[in-house]
Amino acid sequence: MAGEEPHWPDELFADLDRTGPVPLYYQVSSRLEAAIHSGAIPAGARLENEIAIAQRLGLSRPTVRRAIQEVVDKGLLVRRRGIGTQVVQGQVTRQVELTSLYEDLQGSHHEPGTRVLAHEVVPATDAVAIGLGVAVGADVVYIRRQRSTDGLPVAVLENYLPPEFRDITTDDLGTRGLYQILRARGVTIRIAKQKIGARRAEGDESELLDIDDGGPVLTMERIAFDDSGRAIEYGHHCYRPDMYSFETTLVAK
Amino acid sequence: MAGEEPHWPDELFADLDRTGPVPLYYQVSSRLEAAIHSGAIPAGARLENEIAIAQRLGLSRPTVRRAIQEVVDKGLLVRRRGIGTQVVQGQVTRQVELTSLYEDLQGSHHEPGTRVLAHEVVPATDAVAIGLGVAVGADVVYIRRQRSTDGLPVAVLENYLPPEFRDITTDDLGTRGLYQILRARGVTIRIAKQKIGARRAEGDESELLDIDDGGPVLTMERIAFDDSGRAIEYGHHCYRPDMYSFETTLVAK
DNA sequence: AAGTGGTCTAGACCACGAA
DNA sequence: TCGTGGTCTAGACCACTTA
Repeated sequence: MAGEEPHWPDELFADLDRTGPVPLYYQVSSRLEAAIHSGAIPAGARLENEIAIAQRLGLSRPTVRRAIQEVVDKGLLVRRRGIGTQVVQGQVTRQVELTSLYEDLQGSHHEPGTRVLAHEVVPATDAVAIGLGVAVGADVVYIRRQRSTDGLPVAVLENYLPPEFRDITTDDLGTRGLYQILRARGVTIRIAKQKIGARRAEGDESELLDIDDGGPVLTMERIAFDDSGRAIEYGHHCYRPDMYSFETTLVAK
Repeated sequence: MAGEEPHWPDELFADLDRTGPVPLYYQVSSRLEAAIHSGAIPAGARLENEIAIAQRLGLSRPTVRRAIQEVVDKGLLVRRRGIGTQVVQGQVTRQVELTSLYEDLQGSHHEPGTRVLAHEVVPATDAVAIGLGVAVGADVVYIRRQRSTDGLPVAVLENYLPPEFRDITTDDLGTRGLYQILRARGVTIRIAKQKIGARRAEGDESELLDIDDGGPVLTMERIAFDDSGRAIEYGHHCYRPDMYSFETTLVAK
């Protein structure tokens, strides 16, 4: 046997709830993830093999496998056939998730602010029509907002929505994130396709972001789809590059 | 029954190979993906339920489920409990994968070119030491390259590698992508954590990218880990924003 | 040879949405 | 009430790595 101790404190995975609505694999994976983040299972440590873990937890191997796979997909664990499962070395970073900027800022303990710059029904341009899957010239809801955190401007957000959302109020937009508003109406964003780039600030953007005229901005173009696979939102956003960036963890299949 | 026909041509999924090394779920998922991309299964179409598909293909339900899940994770299908599985509406875009810029450009039928600007062993700065997990001041390999496509400059790439890679030749760097070189040495990149941002071009970057002085560049900072979870590469790259952007598909859990 | 993860099976029960 | 996907079980065999 190697010198390493391939196990963790038993207490971490006791008291699994088999009656509640939370899946067992999720209970295990979230505790595993927390244990790695907290350092209770240190970087480089080896896990026990899957069968031993299953016996120890009183679960079947597929359930344990699924729990581990969740953590692997987040980039915290690495699996190698014939070897075992190890915690990744190096500091852990959070993953890009399917949330809006508003929720990102809320989560990071800052006070997000929103100023609605425009909110009206306009005819769809070519790009918008293609993005939302509507006819060119058809009515769409156009929203332009300035987003700030702790009073400092962070982003200028332009969004286009299908006309069924024309009854969203300007008040709502000023106090809640767009995705929160949509969710409250029963619309869940499931898939988003986005393109990240950079360009010079144009028009009033430099003024709105309080940066030099023609200075660099980080841009994101996004099309979001709901449960049924229908396009719900087309967005074109630009960010102050010293206030915002995109972090991602990629895991090879 | 609804008016839709929730099935696809049988031929698409005949002749599964149970003897070869290719997993059954992968054979199914890749054919399914191809059928969606080609339009053989059109946008919005509903799939049969999982049990029927399993019977039709002579597979177990978990295997079929895994195949479908692969395609769901790529953002091509949407599953809803009680409803069924549907093809997402809207045009399909490719996903960001764990490849280097060199391979990206190769895949898009352009001729990538590389000029090695620097290639030497240097002491690790604070940022590099943290990224690679080595001591500050320890030897690391520093590489700076100018990447172009069809003769036009696209990016300036700065990379730092652990000292065991000091025998990589400058010739190699000029003719192959860094990840290709690493793979040939038996090193597989498994996980990458990256941060995408924007800033003004600095120093000789505007000259190397053939853009205006102080013009915007798209930046990516990356730490890549191998099979064992060890940090292998720390990179700081900047791209001409009119020549390159990052595309991602996000799927909510 | 021994140990690991990778794949696959054939069922079971449950939660949710629609008719 | 019925059909759907979501979860879970208890095994099996295989491929790969290390010794």
